[in-house]
Amino acid sequence: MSSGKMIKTLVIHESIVNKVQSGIPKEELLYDLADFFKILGDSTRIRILYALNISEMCVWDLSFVTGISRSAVSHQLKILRQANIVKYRKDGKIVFYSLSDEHIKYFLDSGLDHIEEPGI
Amino acid sequence: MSSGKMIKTLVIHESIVNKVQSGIPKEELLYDLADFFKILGDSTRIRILYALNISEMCVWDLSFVTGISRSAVSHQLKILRQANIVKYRKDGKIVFYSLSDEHIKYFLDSGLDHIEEPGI
DNA sequence: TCTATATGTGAATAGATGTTCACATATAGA
DNA sequence: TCTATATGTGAACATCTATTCACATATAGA
Repeated sequence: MSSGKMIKTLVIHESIVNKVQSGIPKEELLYDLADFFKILGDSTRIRILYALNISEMCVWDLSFVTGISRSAVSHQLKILRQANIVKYRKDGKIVFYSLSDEHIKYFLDSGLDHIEEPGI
Repeated sequence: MSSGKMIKTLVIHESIVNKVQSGIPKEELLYDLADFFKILGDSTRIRILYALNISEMCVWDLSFVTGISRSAVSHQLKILRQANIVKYRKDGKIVFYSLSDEHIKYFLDSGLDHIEEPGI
């Protein structure tokens, strides 16, 4: 039974592997998912987002409430903009940033629920 | 009005700042949130989690379906274990990993919905 | 046009993190 | 006990990334 032995060295539970292989999201989707979570996975950006979850804010005030330098805030806002997580509007010299849609709000709130829940 | 000028250098929109300062989650919570998202923000761990979202799996098979070395899978499973995102059961030499609770499942599914949605 | 204010950004640095390699541990079966 | 199999892990290395600094851009008002 050499062929059986060769398969055994690749896979232990063949039925599980088959089931998972056909159900797992596509490679590209997985990268997009990781990229999305990666953007939320930084304490600076999280602080910015939870501030914007309360109200739109300009860069200057955002820097003040988060305690992060204006330059750093600006750099991070660029990343959040490029990921379509925040949008902005200009009013003279002032640029107001806000969460791009309700989906993001919902996601941030879900995150809070998850962390605050004692089970995990 | 020198005092007014000094305030202006710190804060531009005082009422917004006050509102946000009182509503933003506590510092410690923000760090926990960032840490949680950070763990999801890695393509290796995401691949593992979406595989486990379909079925519990042993390390060997997990390595096969994800195409990640067994050592790397083991390292990442340790991180996921410590964050209580996965749990495990032993059956002889084999260790089966699975998602720790329904909340994690729900989160992964929400992530998929978010990415697949054309709006963002 | 000139100045002050608000925001944006490139380059460099420092710190964090994932993978590999080699080896350790644990269990089942002979 | 000895071997084969399955999993776990420490150290080193390479890569990625966030911040700072200096400066650029943009707008409003004098």
